[in-house]
Amino acid sequence: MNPADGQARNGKAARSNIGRRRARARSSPSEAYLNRRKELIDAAARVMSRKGVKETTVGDIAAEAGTDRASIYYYVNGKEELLAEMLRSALTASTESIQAIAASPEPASAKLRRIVHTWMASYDAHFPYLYVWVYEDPSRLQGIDSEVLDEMIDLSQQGYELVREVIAQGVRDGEFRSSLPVGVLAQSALGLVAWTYRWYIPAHELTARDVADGLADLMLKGLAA
Amino acid sequence: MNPADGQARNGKAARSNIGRRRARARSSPSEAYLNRRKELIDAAARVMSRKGVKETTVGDIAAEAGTDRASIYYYVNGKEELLAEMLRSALTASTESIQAIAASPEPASAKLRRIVHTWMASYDAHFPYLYVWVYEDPSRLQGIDSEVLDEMIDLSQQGYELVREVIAQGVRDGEFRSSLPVGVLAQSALGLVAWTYRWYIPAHELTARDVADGLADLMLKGLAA
DNA sequence: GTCTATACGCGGATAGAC
DNA sequence: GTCTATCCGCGTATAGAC
Repeated sequence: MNPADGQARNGKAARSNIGRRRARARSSPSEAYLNRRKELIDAAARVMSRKGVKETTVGDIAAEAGTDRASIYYYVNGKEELLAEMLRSALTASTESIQAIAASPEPASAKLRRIVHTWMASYDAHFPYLYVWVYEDPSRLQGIDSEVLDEMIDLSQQGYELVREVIAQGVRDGEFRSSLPVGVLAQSALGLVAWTYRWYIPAHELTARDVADGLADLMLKGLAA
Repeated sequence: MNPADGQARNGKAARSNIGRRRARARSSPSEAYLNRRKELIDAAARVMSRKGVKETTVGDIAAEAGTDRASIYYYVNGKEELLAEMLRSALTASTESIQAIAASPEPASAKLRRIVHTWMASYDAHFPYLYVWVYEDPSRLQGIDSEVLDEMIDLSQQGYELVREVIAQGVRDGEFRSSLPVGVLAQSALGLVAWTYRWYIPAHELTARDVADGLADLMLKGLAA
């Protein structure tokens, strides 16, 4: 992850041998190549959501995928790329949904309920990609240095601000009331949903829908004026 | 952390040279020794709560304390001991308080409110020790292998079960109602408080008491039948 | 008590054989 | 495409001089 890790990183040119072969395979990817690549990303997500990003080694991922460390590098640049790939699509999509909800003309309570549902549905649909992200307080990944991760941090920040704005609307309209400042309420709402990373397993006793309903009830009753 | 890290670990006997000197200093500790040791633990807590346990190196801690890596080993066995020391006292005390509250004859709502207050007060008083623990999902530290950490995991589990039992009582008594199972509600209550690790700073705009009041209101109103 | 120098295992990343 | 052998920086932990 750190530029100083392992051998020196070659910017763009002066690719290593395996780097050239990777680039070639990627420029005209076979279906098998893409499938295998996705399998590796899935394996990485499973391990990372168990152990955390930094604690997960390329060797762990290889073992999970039933292959050798070295083979990983035929498909991806390294751990960082695996992480970026698994997060980008999932986080972008869910942020866009929430943006749409926040911009709608509904009352704040309805928006908040829909946001909770959207969020849980994302966790569920992309399981466990987004939980990898939840577990890593974004501020702790700073050192990783990747434009993609900066983008992820930005998306998370947007999500927080959207929720904050919805709650502020609810307070303005007299729908919500609390002794806590709006920013703290937004953190709490997000936290309530994000905390599911500690126990939620898709289709294991409870569906994401059940959970979202229950948590939204809890939050909305708690906020009610 | 891993027994395989660095050079071989000597069980008990066959101490290394620095190990012998550490043992001697510890057997009859001067006041200065204990003070310096505590300073190191504080420094470790600050860094770990910023960077995470595994990502924190002994060098980071030394830099934070304004000394050299090697000097650390005159005071403690290694990173693991620093972590264990900072957590044991804080977690033991707060679990005992919660045990007392759970055993009292009050209604569940009053108990839950007092538990939230106790928990926030602990976070505050031992800042940032307990946040280090919150951040590390106990299950991820399994590899660290230390009886002290096992004890910590056990205390956390007890905390969860106490909260769960209080909420179960509230449901039985008709005080609380939710579509979610009791275990999920207990997780959510803990999560709501634990999530403060992302933003709470002692005596920075809000006191721990203010936060606890607000969060308890939120939770109790949300659970109310 | 503290620091410089050093050992050694681990993880990241590659070369090159197959 | 995959694997064996290998390089190298980093972090832990120590020895031993001061």
